[in-house]
Amino acid sequence: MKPLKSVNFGKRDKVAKPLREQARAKTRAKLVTAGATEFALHGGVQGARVTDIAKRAGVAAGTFYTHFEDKEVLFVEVMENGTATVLAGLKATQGIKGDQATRDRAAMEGVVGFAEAYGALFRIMLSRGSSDNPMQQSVMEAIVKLRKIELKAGQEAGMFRQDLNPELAARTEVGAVFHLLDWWIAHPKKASREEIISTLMTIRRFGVEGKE
Amino acid sequence: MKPLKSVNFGKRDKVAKPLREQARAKTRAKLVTAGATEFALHGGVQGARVTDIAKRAGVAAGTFYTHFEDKEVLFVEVMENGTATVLAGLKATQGIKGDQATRDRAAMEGVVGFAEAYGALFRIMLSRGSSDNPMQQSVMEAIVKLRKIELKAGQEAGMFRQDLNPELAARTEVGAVFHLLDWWIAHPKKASREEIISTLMTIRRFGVEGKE
Amino acid sequence: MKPLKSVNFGKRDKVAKPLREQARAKTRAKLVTAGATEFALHGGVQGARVTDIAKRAGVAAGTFYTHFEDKEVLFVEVMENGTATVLAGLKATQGIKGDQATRDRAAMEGVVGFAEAYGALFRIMLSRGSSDNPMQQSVMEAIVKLRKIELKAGQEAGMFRQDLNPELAARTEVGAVFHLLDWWIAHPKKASREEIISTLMTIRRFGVEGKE
Amino acid sequence: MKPLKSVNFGKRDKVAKPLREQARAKTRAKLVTAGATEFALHGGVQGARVTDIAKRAGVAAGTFYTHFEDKEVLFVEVMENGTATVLAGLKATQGIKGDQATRDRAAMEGVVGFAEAYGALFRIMLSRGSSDNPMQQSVMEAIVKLRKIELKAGQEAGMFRQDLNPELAARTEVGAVFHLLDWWIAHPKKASREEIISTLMTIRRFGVEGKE
DNA sequence: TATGAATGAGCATTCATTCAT
DNA sequence: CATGAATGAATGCTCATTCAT
Repeated sequence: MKPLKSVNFGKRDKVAKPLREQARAKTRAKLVTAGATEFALHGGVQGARVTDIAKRAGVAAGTFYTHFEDKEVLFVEVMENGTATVLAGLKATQGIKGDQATRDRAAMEGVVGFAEAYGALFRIMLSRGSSDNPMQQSVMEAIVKLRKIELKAGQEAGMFRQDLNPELAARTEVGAVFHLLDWWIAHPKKASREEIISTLMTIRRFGVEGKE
Repeated sequence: MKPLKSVNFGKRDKVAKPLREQARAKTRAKLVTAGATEFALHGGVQGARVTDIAKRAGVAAGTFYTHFEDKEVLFVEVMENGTATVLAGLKATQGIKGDQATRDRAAMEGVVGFAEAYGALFRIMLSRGSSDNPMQQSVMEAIVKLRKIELKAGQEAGMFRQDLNPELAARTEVGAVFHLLDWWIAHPKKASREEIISTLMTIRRFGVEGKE
Repeated sequence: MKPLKSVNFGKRDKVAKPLREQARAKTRAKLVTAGATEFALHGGVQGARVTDIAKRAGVAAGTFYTHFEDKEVLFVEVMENGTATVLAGLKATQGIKGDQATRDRAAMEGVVGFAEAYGALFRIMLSRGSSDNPMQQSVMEAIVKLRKIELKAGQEAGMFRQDLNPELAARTEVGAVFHLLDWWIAHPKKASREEIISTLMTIRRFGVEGKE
Repeated sequence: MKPLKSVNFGKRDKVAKPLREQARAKTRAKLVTAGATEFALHGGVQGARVTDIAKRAGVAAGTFYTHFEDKEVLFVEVMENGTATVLAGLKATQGIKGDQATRDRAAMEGVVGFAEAYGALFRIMLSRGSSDNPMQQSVMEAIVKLRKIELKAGQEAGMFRQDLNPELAARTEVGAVFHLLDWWIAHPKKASREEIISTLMTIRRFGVEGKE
């Protein structure tokens, strides 16, 4: 086998390119990460400086522009990355077997885990931005859509109240979950992970003012 | 003509000043309104331009600085104005007599009314901003505090579930309400005022997945 | 008369505004002049720096942008100024009475005078620029058009050769005149003003290889 | 295999190098051509981008710098190539036997042919550039020099007018010819090749305002 | 030697803020 | 006080050039 591999007589090794590409991809990844951090730190695209992103990524300012057309494009990429991750996580929890409570908990743990992992970026990804930034809305929308389907199914199965519009309920719930998480990320010591999860679960099932 | 003007026997001075002050106050008010609009339009302080605010207020750019030290100061004022208004509204609903449902509805109508009245500004006032803008948090905090007290009282009175941390529950609920309203303001045709209010009330009392 | 002037009782003098406007116009004029110089020095828009133009005009860089949208716009203005001046000069010479030689000389003196007055700017105004700068062509075109009409008239009057296409002849002549002047501006000591004028006149009437 | 490769008894080395050199020369040539095109497209050195030149030549940006010290050097080479070509053409026409008209026509056809062949590059080569680009002047200078000698000879032979300074006349004529050609290249449909040539010849011999 | 990713100085442009009128 | 022209620091982006592979 080894001999077989070496049967390329001096021809430029096809591995040479991948190496460069790998390095390039690494630089790009560093920029994406740095971008996410800076965007998070400044609350969006506006306040973040390209030079800071480059500096944080450990590259020259010009390098930024060999990877992204402009600041906005990096922002979109950062958002898309995040969106994909959340959605993948949520979809994974949907496959879980078990009773309602089990699945609810799985879903909540997924979202909480994501919030923990993404930290400040989470805030941006889910913040209600100015209307001219449709990008920022996509994550929220995707999650709402997912949850809306679940709620509808639950209603049709006779498990949930019939008097709630699934769309409105989904939005309300998403707002509730993300707002609590948003606060928790900023003040992680004010509540334990478990408290957060159980609060969300309880409210989801019984409301804030429900009786025991 | 000149004589006519001087026909103010000592009194006029006392009137003159207030007149000037009134004019000045009017300009200031115009700037606050214009600022609110521009901040709303651009999603915060960052994107809004002082010249645009001045233009919208119908004054010269320099005039801005005879009223406010800088952009940030206007923003604070805008936020404070909003906060005061919401809180006043909420407090008013607290005094209302009646059963739980009646008071709940009154509170919700208050918030919805505020959202309708303040439009885009509402988004900013309640948006989870970057951590370096403590101003933006104050409204939310004030409301959470208010609601936390109510929930605590409700628990102590044995009216609500005991297994909810009032602080966490309050935050969750506030997130839910404001997120739905935020969406509704942007898409007012997607739901009627009544649907919004009843959705919020139902969820507050029975949760999203509650059974009938 | 003086009293008449002072009959505006404290009302803000209507001259106040014009004063500011005058100052502003002066700044603008300085920028136009500075721009002309810098464009001339660098052979067009490309090489000239906005900061240099501002510096030469004795204002801050930002001031530039309170007067012109961008570099290109100033360039257009500079060109238009020049074009208007040349054309005015040429048209003036057309009204001159006298025989062919007298009028020819008047026209030539006009152009030569313009070249002397505008110096390096002249080069740019008449340089065949890259095709993407239609601005630079307009002067030349305007002059060609003017001369074409004259030539046509001369032919119809039986004064000039009939076997020349007026358009082509006009272009050729304009190229001849401006190229010589272009060279002369760069090397003013190589020929006297009179030599330049008489050379141009002679060639116009007898060609380069004409016999005596 | 290895043996086969070494079956070049001393001779191969001499062949190998030339082959490499040929390839290198070919790349260099491609760069010169690409450079000419890009310079022409952008009206000089300033606007043309090294990366575009490399791209057009089908090589990497870095390759450019293994052939030329910098952009300016390529520009010089492009200009020199062009200059050499024009001068060779002109000199060829000088050797032609025949009467004045025959030789005139030959010369004109040479220049027109050059203009046709070189297209946009022609503009740059002959454009009156900014004074800081002495390179751009050389072609013109060389041609003027050549023509000046011819005119002087013609005067001495009593064939041409004596009252023209050969230097000034040469410059004027060169300006005339090149300006008309410059225009023609940009608007080839406005006149036939023959019209261009005969216009130039007529004007050279009789002037623009000459009588028949 | 060719490659193309990375570099960073350079430049255009914006916008909060100042200040003479 | 109001005005709006002027300011200049800040920042996004470009592109000639370098250099490790």
